[in-house]
Amino acid sequence: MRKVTIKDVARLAGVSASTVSRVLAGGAAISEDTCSRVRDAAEKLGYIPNTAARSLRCEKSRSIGVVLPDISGEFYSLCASSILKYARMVGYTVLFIESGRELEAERDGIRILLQHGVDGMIFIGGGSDGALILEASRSVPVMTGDRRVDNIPSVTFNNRETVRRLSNALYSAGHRSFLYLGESFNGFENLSERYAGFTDALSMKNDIRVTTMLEDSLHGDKLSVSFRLFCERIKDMLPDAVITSNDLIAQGIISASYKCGIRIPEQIAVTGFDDMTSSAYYTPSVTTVRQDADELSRLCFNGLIALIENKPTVSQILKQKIIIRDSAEIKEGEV
Amino acid sequence: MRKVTIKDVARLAGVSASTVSRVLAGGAAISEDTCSRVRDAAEKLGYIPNTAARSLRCEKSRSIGVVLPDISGEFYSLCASSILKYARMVGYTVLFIESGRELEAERDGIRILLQHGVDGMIFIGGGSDGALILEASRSVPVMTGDRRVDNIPSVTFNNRETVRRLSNALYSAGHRSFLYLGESFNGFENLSERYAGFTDALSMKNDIRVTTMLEDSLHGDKLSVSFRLFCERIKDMLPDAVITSNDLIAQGIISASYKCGIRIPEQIAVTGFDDMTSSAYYTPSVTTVRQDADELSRLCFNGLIALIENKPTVSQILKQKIIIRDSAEIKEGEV
DNA sequence: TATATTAATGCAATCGTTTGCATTAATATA
DNA sequence: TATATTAATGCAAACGATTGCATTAATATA
Repeated sequence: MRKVTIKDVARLAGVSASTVSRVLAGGAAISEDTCSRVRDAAEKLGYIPNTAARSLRCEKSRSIGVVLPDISGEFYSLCASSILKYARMVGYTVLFIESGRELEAERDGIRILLQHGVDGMIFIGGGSDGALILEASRSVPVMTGDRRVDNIPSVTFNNRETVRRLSNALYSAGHRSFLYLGESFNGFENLSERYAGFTDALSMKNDIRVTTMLEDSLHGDKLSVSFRLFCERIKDMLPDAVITSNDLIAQGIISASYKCGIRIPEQIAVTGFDDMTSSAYYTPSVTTVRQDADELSRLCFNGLIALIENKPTVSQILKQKIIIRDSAEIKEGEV
Repeated sequence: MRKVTIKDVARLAGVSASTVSRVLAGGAAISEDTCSRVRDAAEKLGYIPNTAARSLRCEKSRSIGVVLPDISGEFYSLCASSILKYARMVGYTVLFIESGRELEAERDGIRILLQHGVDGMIFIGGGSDGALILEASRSVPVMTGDRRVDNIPSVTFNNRETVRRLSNALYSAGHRSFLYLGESFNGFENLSERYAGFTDALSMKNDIRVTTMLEDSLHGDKLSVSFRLFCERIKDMLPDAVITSNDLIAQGIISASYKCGIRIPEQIAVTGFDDMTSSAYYTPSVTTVRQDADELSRLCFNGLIALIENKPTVSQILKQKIIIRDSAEIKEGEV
């Protein structure tokens, strides 16, 4: 059962390989009769063109590489799914690389992508070395999503503005003792932007108390860590509003409060980030910020394809949406 | 800035392309001197071998295809991540196909994988046509994970036994009015197995009441649907134990009960399936069943590689683990 | 010293497509 | 009818790597 090649099809159809190629590609001047003979032959033999040969000859692979910190994170997995969807629509394949937020893994990953001759790359999420991305962009078109690198077209969210609005809304709702609890930035620009929005809103106010905790350990298993953090330390400082950089952290806090007998939102308002599926059904449901992963992915993908086809692509900023639920009762309109 | 090829390296090192190839592949008899000259040249030019050319010549791509229903599902995304990890360890790349539980998408996906000349395929999760898998296995080695197809080596879980034990434990804990709420099977063997375990345990008992609801609509947005289902219908029939086929369904029920003023676990015990991250921190935390996605992935991947290398691979069954939490207070030991 | 063996390297074919150019046959134009 | 034009197809050369075989030089054996 040998692999059937274009020559086999050609032989059966009684034409040359070139003709088969042209028929299957379409758009060339081929007689009606030949066309159908070739198609029949290809059909009958179950001919499947060999991508490796095609890539080699055309010096285009119709594939792209996507680098993300961790494909099992809810947000990233949604991006992965969306990119697969959009890629399939135009006949592209996708190679995923997990950087694991580690420089070495990312460097290897990029090298693998280049070996495979991807036509372009998308870098989603931060944490990695911008220099690496910049370097990759000298071999191949590059877009970034949810992070920025100089001179690379990107699709990002308005993190800073959103958290500013959120913080102001909490202030308007009467909260005066704030805690910001989030992952340490580690080069994640979106995280530092969120925090910047927090200070934007509150640093000029003088009738409030503000505490900040940025924890490395929150990068991993956020739920259990935030749970522990809260139990160990936060109940002493008793904030009346906690802004977190992640729904899992928020959920951890809610869960911990429940164990401690602290009522949410009556005693403490808690907000998250990401609008994870479970957040809508948590008890209490989590007030959070929604980022449209599908839209991010669509714009990144289409932008990259444009670049690949030598069309221009501009950076875009997507608006996040504050989802008001039970864990923090705010009125957005007031801000 | 043209792409640098093996010939460029050869020229710079003053040897033939064959020699460069052999040096870089290793294991051939090459003089120490030549070796280092070649390596230096490759390094200096930033030579990256072209995978397409290599695949074409070797008729092996060192890549595999993975077909799963939906890469953004928590369990599947964990599998994806694990497979990427194990593949990278041995220099394989992975192409993911989302079947979306649709026959046509799956057929297309398999065709794309064959075009790309993957050396093998892993099918994870059910829903699709076994015939398609069987057919694929005639072109290329195939493993299945969390689903079975005749004559294809597989890695599965002991769903039936687990749910039998779970049901018995609930019975032992005094529950007498059972509801089984799950997705309709739709060819998902793991789902029908779970239900089979349920009937195994309870069909012979005569002092109990049993209701079954298998809903198509639960395949999509489980949380909101199970929430609605519960609100509309289940509170009338008032079971004292609900076994679900999914943590999201369980969470939906818990959330709905809370709104209705029904206390869990006091009035109704609820169990889930999958041990999603959020389940440990739900209120109340969800008693559920854990399936080791990483172990499944590891065995599937290693099994597939063995097949690719013409070594034998046997099917395996992994044990699930019942995680006892607050939403259903049972003692496992009693069963 | 002549011969056999081994080590190090090069030559050239091959993998399956695509595509510029040449060729042929058919048709239109003068 | 001779010539120009067009349509349909084939030829053959790439694309970049690998590898069986041939070649050469160096060393070992008799």
